[in-house]
Amino acid sequence: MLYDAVIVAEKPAVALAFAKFLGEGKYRRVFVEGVPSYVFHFRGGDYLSIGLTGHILDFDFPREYNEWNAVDPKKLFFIDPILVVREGAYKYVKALKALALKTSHAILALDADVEGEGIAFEVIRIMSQANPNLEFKRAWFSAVTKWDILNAMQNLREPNELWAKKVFARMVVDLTVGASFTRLLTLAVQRQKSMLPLGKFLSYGPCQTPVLYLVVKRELEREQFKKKKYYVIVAELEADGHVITASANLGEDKEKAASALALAKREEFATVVLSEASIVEVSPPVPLNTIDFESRASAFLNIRPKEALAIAEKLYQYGYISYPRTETTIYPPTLNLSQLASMFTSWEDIGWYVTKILQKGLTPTRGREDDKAHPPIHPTKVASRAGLLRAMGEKAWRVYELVVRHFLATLSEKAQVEKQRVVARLGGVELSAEGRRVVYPGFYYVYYYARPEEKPLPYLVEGDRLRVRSLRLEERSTQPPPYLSESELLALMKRYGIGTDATMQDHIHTNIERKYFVVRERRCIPTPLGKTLILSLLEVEPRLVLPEIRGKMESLLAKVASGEREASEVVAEIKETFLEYYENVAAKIDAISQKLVPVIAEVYRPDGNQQAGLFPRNRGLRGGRKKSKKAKE
DNA sequence: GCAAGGTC
Repeated sequence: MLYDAVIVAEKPAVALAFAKFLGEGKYRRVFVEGVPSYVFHFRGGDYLSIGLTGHILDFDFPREYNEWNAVDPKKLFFIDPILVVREGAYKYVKALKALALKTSHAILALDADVEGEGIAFEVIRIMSQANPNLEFKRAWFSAVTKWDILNAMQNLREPNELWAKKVFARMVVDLTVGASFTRLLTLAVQRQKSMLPLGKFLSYGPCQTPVLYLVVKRELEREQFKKKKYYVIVAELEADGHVITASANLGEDKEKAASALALAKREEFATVVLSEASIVEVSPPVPLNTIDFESRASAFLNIRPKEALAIAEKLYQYGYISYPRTETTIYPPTLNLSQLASMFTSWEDIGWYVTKILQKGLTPTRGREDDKAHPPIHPTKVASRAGLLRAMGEKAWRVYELVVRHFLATLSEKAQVEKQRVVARLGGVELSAEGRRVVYPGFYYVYYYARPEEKPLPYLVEGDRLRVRSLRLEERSTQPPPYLSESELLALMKRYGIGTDATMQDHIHTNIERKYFVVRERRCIPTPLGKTLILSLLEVEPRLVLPEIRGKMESLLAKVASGEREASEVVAEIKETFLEYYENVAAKIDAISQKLVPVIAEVYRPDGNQQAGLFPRNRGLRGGRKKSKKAKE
């Protein structure tokens, strides 16, 4: 045997970390079937570590079932998908099989989560085909640090097959459900000669579709919203050379408002009847996980979640930040926070601030989640603006800066904000004004993104007289709720358990790709196609689109992982449920596709100005849809 | 050509 053990990691960086930490810095890079691997000595033995890139195997249907036009999609519920090697993953299969013959022990150093356990059993399956006598152990580490890795090697575990079964069950049901409904919808509109371009399709998925539902739901709320007019008196009042704008809501009655204004106009001075202020403490944010990161990149930097994660991935590969896919919001005790923070004492604008918080002693904020696999996102290397700008571009710098500043914010003090309120009487109306002042910046100093705009009011006491500089009556109307922002959408997905930290941005992206919704000015706006799809499904089978659906599937699948239920039983139960939904949709599929065909034409219009059809600002969502419906009649 | 989940 060449190696005392072969270590298989989920990603190249972890394979390298095992070599570095266990080999005490001495290791040699080799290629096994083209896959970079590391050879090193550990406690008198010879080891090799190899890194995969996630899953190697996947499920697919037997070939004859992949002829869309020749197979009734319903049949997909009655066959078993088969395991296949993923595209591009064949080199890992060859490498693992070759290594299986060169050792008697394989150490499965995959991430410490169910998905890692699934990948572990893919590795077991592949390696034991080449060497049936191979023994497998699982290394369980919750951070890629020397301590955690050494500890994992000393406490090797048995692989947990139940967890892997849960993963494979999920793969099977997602494929069956997704493929059957996607084909049902796509084939139906194709039969009606829709404008759907070749290679495009209408998809359904247990994550993507509930996400679309949430976006459409907000659109419906906006449509149903009834605007109401109301009247507001706005006054500019002068106090010690300061001008404050104060207002009073006079309600919906225009005539009453006008007479109140007339009364107020007779007065030259308003009298302060209330002046109050209170200091509110604002805590710094908790350590950064993926969803929070995506949400803040969208809100603070106006960078799409998908792009933000891709940039973070690159920053990670170049060693600037830690692994960007994590649910954890608690710094592990092994992370040397002061060492990390002190990297930034060299930054020109905030260096002194970092020195100051280091001297005070660091008390990091702490969230509630710990995925036991990866620490919160934090900087791992210092970069200069000019350097990073040159190496990776402007957006990379902004993302990096956000990670750094967020990290420093979590080590900072609370901010103190004074909230002020003044009420002044003028004729019969009470005008009020609100102000805000940052009394103590605390973490706002480094985390300017979150700093509130200051609008301080002058210091006033009851009885002060304020000269009226101007007075006017404004007609305003109540506003419908805005379209969902991406950060709200991410928060909702998390609440309903739709997707994982690593995939949530994908589900948003899939909907955009399918032209189900667009993101404009950080808001998610459904297209006529997305809206029609949701409304149609809602009518025939609401259980398919309501956001609880993913959570329900997940809780059933969790019973496989816990050993309460057999995987085959759970798969059968979920398939049966969806088969019922499928029958309900299939029964109405002609009516559904008749509604879909015109809106497909609208979002895929060939006039080279597709966007115009998508953006309600230019055309109006409702106007657009009506038009195309009429055209059909 | 379908999904969602890893990862690049």
